[in-house]
Amino acid sequence: MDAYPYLARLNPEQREAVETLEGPLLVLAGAGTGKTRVLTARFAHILLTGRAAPGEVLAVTFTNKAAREMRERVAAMIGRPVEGLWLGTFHALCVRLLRRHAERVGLRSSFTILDTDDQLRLLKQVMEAAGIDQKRWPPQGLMAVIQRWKDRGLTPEGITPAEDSDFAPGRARSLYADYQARLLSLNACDFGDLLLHTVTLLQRQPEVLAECQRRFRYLLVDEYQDTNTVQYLWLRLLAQAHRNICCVGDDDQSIYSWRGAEVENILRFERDFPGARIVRLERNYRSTRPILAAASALIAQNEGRLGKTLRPGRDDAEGDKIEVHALWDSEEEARMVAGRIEALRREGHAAGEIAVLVRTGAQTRAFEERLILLGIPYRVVGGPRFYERAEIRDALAYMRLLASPADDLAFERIVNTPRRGVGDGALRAITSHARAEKLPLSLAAEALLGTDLLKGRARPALAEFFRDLSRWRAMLDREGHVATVAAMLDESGYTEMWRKDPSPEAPGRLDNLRELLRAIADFETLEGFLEHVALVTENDEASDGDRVTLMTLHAAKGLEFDTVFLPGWEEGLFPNQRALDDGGQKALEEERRLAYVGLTRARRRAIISWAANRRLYANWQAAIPSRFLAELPEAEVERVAAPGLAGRPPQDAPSVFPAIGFGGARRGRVIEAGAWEVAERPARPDPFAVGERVFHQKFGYGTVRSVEDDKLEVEFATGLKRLLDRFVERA
DNA sequence: CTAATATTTATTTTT
DNA sequence: TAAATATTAG
Repeated sequence: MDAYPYLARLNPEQREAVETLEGPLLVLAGAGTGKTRVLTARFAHILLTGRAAPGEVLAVTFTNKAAREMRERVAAMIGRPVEGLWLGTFHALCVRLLRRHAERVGLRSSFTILDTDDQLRLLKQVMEAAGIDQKRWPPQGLMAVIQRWKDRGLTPEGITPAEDSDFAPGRARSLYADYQARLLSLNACDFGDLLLHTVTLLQRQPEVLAECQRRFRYLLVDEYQDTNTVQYLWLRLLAQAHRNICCVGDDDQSIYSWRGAEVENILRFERDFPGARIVRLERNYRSTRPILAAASALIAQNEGRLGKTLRPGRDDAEGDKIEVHALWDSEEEARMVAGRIEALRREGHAAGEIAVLVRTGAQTRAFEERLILLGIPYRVVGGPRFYERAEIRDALAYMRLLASPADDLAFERIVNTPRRGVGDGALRAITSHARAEKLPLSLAAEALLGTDLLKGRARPALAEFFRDLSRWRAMLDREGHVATVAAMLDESGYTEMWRKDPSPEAPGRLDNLRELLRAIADFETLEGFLEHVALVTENDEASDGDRVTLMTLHAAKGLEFDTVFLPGWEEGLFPNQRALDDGGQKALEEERRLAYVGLTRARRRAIISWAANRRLYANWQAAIPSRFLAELPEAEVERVAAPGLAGRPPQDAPSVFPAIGFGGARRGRVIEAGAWEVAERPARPDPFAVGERVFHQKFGYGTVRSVEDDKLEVEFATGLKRLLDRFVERA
């Protein structure tokens, strides 16, 4: 017993999850119930009880961050760094397997991994060659279709004509086949291929499968609710023989179905692995009782759950009720949130323990403005990722071309960046020569130097470019990759291009390039670095300093804060109308899970709000409160009365939002926050009738189209709006 | 080939 | 509104 001190720190359910080592096990881990602790303890337990060597356990996560954390925590439990672990993301593990057996799926072991840009460029070429009208059929659409197929583990041969997409009807399948052929000829994979090829490999090569099954005696899977079909197939193949598979997940936190994740995987675990043990972790050590009660009541509205109930696991679980604020408009909402944050800080709460979680990225802006005004430090998580920035991709393309002259996509990307006078014309000549001679583009271009097929500035420019390239290649051996890359970016004129750029982002881009050079230094070889960046696309936000965090609900999964603000709970925004439009009831349930994830991020305080008017793009949009607000249990909620609920803005207040159509909405609001302190909502004694004329502060005059309780649909000059009756008066 | 101008379109994005 | 993309004029 003392040999395994970590077991003593677990509750009975957690302990069962850690000690049930043989046979299939599904751990349903509610939010905040110690999932990571269980996973790492189990990993350590397998090793410390001597059941398997480090290299015989396969542990899969979704993010690099999760993999890193698990690695560190396992090492800490074991007391030393562990070598030879197969612990990583699905993609990283698949690359590792695939490099070993690349020839068996038609690749060479040195295959490159394409980013989204390259993928799209390639797809455009394929569509061009097939004569598809790219205006009518956007390449992005085909990319999505192919990705979905790959998520489902379907190769081009696996798709029956009936399953063909309605993209360019009847042709998507053959375009997919063309695209795959192009990838193979380039010795390249896209992200989906990493999984798809690995599954194909295991399906078609019994001896490889047998070898893997023999090697990986124990499987550990994190965030199982987020697995897609290929990932599921991969796991099932590997687990088939010994059945020692442990999946940890929470069906209530499945919020990535639109990325191909199949909650059904978790729901059918028992069917796939008969006799599977199921352990539920329901004791929540994170949040107060009111927060748990509210989150539970909300998620209980979903059907088809495996069923879990969060129970408070800590002694000090009592806490404040959840606040629900109704505000007149989104600006006032931002003021309320920023004001509350300021007050919290005055009371001594750290900014780093406060988060504002929104449904869409664009919402953060209003909060940023207010926080800047009040001088409150914040950070926005999300946005363009480091390795997706144009300057970084360009620099990487330079490196790729340096490392492999056959990298056509890299060549295309940078031959004319910075501008060298190598345009469409020159590129067309190069492409046709390459096709005729079956050469990579860069070699074809070099061959054309001696001909008169290259016109204008293109020829001398290319000649110089190739001279430089061979010089840099020579330099790589002598002086190492760091110095060479630095020289290459300078001498090619690439850094100069940004230095001369007058746009405000340019200095930041130069900073990013310097940052990139620093990152290269951490790797022994250029190839090693390129492999790393292909797989690590995450935003490693420097969590430096004490800052309020602004981010989307999706980005918040797995995190926790003392205080969480949840603004924008309005029909249309949250639940999101677009999601509802193409997902129906299922999408609504996923939106609800998103709300559940948001609420359960809070340790002590959750402050929800909605605004009756929100600026969307150019104009104001009326809104009614999110249906999720009605699903919260009254006993745990404090409805902070709000402006609108008083009836309408005070009569003496200046007309704040002139009707649109008379010169557009003007800014410059005069109403003070708190000017409309409010009481309970008085029941409207005389409901509006359909067809009645009404007046609204922002939209002017309109006609009532439908009435449901206190919710109206009103036809204004600017269109049909849904809003609450208290915001309009009889005209 | 490049730069200026018009048009379009706005969820979520672990790898 | 504002950013990204497509078109067109130089």
